[in-house]
Amino acid sequence: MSKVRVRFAPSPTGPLHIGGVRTALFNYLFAKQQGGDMILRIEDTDQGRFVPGAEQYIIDSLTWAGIQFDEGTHVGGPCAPYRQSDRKSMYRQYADQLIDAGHAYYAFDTPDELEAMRETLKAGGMAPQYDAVSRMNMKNSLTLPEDEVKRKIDAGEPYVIRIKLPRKEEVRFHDLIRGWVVVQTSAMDDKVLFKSDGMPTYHLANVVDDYTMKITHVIRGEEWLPSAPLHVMLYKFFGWEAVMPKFAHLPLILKPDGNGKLSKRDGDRLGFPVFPLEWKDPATGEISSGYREKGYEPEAVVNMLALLGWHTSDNRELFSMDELIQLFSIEKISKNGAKFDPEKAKWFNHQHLMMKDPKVIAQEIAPSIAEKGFTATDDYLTQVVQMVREKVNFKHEITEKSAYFFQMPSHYDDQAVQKKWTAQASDFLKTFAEALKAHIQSDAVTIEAMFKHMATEAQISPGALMQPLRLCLSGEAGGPPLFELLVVLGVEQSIQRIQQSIDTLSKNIH
RNA sequence: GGUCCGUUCGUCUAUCGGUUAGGACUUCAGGUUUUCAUCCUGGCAAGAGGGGUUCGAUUCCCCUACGGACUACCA
Repeated sequence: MSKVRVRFAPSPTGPLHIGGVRTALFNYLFAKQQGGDMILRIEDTDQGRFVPGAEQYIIDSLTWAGIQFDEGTHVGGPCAPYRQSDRKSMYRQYADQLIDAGHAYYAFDTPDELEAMRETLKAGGMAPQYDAVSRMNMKNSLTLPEDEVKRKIDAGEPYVIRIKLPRKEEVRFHDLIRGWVVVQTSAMDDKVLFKSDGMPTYHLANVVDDYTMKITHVIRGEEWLPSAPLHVMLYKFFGWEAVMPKFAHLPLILKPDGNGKLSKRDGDRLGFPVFPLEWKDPATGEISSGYREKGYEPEAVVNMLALLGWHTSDNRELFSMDELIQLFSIEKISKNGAKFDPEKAKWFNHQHLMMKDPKVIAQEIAPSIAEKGFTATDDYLTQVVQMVREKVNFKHEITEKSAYFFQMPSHYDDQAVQKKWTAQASDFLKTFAEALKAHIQSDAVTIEAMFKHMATEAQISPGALMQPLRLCLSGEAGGPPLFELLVVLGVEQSIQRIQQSIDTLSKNIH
């Protein structure tokens, strides 16, 4: 049993879609579980679609997500180079090998001629394919005399190399997710393997690279399923059947509403990111939002993505990367496409925020706290995080909702004041503040007991007093447990706040 | 149009022929928190349709319908 080797092979044609991240993730989980290698190969054989910065974006995105590579353009490796444009010189010999064996041929047809052929076939009710039948009416080395083919090539006329598929043959292969897939070659066409610009097409480069890089498992999106039979034919023609990788075609991620594949537009329309990182289109300057910038934890994104099309039998939904690596199995991947659910994505984020070390969160939000002009020790910020995080989905909301931890309330919740602030409460709190002075070092439980004892003595229901106290401390109607808040703020600070609030609010007593 | 793939609550899904078809998100109702959120309890909610095979089908097979992907000298 040879060592498992998988690859993630994106094209640098723009920002990496969240579906691409999931494909990379599944490859990674499988590889790590099997003790295998994960390879990043950049498939940039289409020079016309190359987008500057896209490759770096892909690397940055996957790094952010915690997906690590053993080999790739950015880390090197024994099969270098890992960028197809850098491997350009090695593909031609394989195309020639196919021609010599009679499995491929030269074709000289112009785009107009190809278009005309397809139109004619379509008009006749036939599939518009360049296949075993229609190729006999085209300009290629199967129909042209040998000397004319040679003359054209020598004269530098543009040509492509096409695979020569048998007219009627059954191609079958086993997909790890879908089982046996069977296609007739009569339904396939003679795909171009080598383009007139000297570059291989995806099909050739992909198969040659997977072979030379000793890839054992090809895990990719379902959009590749229709071309898998072509790839199988190539392995066969090359005589590489014995080492042909196993295939696993992943179900697609669908848009949340309606039908169809999740696209960039859906994110804009429904207000959630479709890309892992923010992306600025170098051509148009248009900015697309990213999960990172929206405040998602990478662990949550990974968890959410893993559960889109994969599930364990025990209904568990929360996993760390290490747990996913341990539990992952290709057999448990579902066959049908999964609609993306932005609401559940938020839920995953909340869950991971709750699982995360509050000290780390504190460190991460420290800059945004400082930006607001607040200062706080690490310990204090950590306490704030612990008190506030359960109320939010994203950590930036902790910063947004915690101003009163760092400054006296400058505004009081109108409704709560109207409803709860009374002369009686004001008087009570004045006394309470005095009593607090003897409790500078006390804990929340002690202070709460004291508070309730005083309320009983004053013959006032604690319920009528707690809301006013909260108003004094935070200016808000809701928040963390009251006496814990008081202690975290500090007893002395709390006394000050109570006194200030009484001054401010008592003007408004009705 | 053709080829291929798919079809369990609104959504993600569990079920390896026998279950009151389970869980999670969403939503609703209670409870806890004398606040909000969390949390707990409970409710609503599903096997596309039709044929087979079988003592018995969500599960296996076929047809139909619907959905999706692909159908470039793009990947």
